Amino acid sequence: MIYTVQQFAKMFGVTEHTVRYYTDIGILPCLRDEGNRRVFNEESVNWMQGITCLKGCGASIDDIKEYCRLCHLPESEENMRARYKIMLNQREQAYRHIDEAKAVAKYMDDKVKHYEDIFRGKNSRRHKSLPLDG
Amino acid sequence: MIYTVQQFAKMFGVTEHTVRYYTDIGILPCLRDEGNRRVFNEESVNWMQGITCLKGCGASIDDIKEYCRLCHLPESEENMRARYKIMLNQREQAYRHIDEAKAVAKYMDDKVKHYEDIFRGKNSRRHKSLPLDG
DNA sequence: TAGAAAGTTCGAGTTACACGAAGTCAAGTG
DNA sequence: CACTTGACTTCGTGTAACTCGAACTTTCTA
Repeated sequence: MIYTVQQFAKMFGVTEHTVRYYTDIGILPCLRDEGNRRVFNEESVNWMQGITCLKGCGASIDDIKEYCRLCHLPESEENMRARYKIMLNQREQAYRHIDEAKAVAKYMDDKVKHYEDIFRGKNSRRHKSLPLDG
Repeated sequence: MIYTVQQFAKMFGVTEHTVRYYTDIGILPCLRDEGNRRVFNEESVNWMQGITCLKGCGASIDDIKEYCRLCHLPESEENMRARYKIMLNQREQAYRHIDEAKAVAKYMDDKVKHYEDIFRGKNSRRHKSLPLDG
């Protein structure tokens, strides 16, 4: 399967600008057709998945560049260890994000319930003061 | 309890710059002492918690400004409904974030295992091709 | 063959801070 | 009392990662 910029962007829910940006800075591989247009294949898809996940972990573009650089070097023991270490760290961030997101969701649940109590005429503020309600 | 900028920033794990920025754009309330220095109290703490969570949901500064604006208006039925709606939407984002973070964590788990297999001499690439490994 | 659609590069704009400069002010030290 | 220290102030520029628009070229479709 091969894809145009447009198809590829839609596939990952990002703008075409972003896709071009990633290819320009060298973290997303693509081929070119006779008219110099970007062409994306399965390899591009795999890399884009990786980029998306690393970004999801909180990695910066520079972090991702560094990982890409390592992936293009010969696969020495040292190199693989370096890649592994990056992935370990990023995985840790991912788990941290789950916890943070859960805490945020809990807070929002409380807020939502607070408003629903008010609409029900309970006026819970008399019992418990919650932030951000005026 | 009252806090200086420094104490308050440390409390929430942000820089003093960020705290000042929030007060300057009017989303974080604070008092001033005789020397015109910012003084934070429990109300500030509550607002900062709310801001942190809204940001965690993905709300922009402008979104937060809008919510703050509503909180400073008289508490009409309409106003409360508007605030409620914002919180409902943001809660949805929070739950979406949990799912996304879980998916990312799973991907990273696979990558980490992939590398561990290689170190163990399995060379799993012969069986399964994973992205971002060169 | 004309015109729309989709692509190209390039450069400026945006968000949410991050940081440094220059100055104020109160407390502690010699 | 002068001086340093340190935390604070405002103001203004810098940064990351896009985001958008302009101006142009190429390819597809009627």
